[in-house]
Amino acid sequence: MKSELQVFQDYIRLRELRRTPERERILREIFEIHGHFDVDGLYLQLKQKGVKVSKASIYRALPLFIDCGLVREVEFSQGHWHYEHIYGHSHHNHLRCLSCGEIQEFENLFLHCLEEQLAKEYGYRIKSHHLQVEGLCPACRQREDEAGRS
Amino acid sequence: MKSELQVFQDYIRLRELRRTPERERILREIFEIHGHFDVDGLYLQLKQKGVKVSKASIYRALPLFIDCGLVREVEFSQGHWHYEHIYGHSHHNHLRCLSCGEIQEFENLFLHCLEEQLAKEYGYRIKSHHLQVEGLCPACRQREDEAGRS
DNA sequence: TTTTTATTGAGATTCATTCGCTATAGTACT
DNA sequence: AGTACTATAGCGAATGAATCTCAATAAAAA
Ligand SMILES: [Mn+2]
Ligand SMILES: [Mn+2]
Ligand SMILES: [Zn+2]
Ligand SMILES: [Zn+2]
Repeated sequence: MKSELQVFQDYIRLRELRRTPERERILREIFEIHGHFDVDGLYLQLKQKGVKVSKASIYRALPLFIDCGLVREVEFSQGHWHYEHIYGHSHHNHLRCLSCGEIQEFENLFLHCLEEQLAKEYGYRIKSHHLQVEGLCPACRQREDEAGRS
Repeated sequence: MKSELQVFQDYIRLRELRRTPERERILREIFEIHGHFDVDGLYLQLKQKGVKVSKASIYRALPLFIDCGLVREVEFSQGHWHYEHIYGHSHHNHLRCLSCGEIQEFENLFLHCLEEQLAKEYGYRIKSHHLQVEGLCPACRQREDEAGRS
């Protein structure tokens, strides 16, 4: 399997763009982040490490990473986008706790069938799906129950 | 079944807010819109009818309608939110054409099972889910095929 | 090297959304 | 009806994420 850097370099060559240290540094940082991130968090994390990249460069690099399948937009919340790297991970969806924000990832063997069914029923050629489930995690569920009882 | 106006009035009383002609006019307009809408479109539609409400009032009213289950956010795209009224409609998800933007609504008998499975597996109390499927509609699919052949 | 031109950083700009202010108008209680 | 209380409306200003501008820089190709 190609490294994410290799994937990006191939993409850069294909699109006749240029390899730059900024883009590759941002990419490396993204693949060091465990979990979801936003532009501001990524920027601050780089800044703390003494890496000098501008927010504009991050905003300009993200669409490239997304375009070549390394990163995806996860959700728009708190007024801005949140992302995650996906290269090397199996496709998954998110179960989010409405109370504490904890995110549980899960895989769905079934949604493939749904896609096929939709393709047949409506004549669409399905490209992707995005499922987000929300609820209360075990801890917050318990807390809610106790609050309700009193 | 209560009317959407009645639902809203009950909610207003419960939360000890005030009935105002603006809020009720905005609500009425929303339930006259077939399909999805955004704040700007709603505002212009009201303006064209000679109704004088400010955008700020729309922005302030929407969270109330969402809170009492009359309206929901559909998706964030093109830099802003899109909404739809849901009261009186069965729960549905969206199949969107990536090329022309056409939206096909569909119901999912199955996702209930998925919710139960997730509840069991992770101990979550599921509150809602949001599934968005993307692809090419029949017309755009055909157009893509023809372009590829030539 | 030299040339070409994509990319960068910093600041300006855009645009959706929110906020602050004051006048107004719902609501409740005489 | 009249009065008091205060939530809400409208307006313009403020906010903040994302994009754009532009001069300086540095990849890539020759
Ligand atoms: Mn994830
Ligand atoms: Mn819909
Ligand atoms: Zn939780
Ligand atoms: Zn289409």
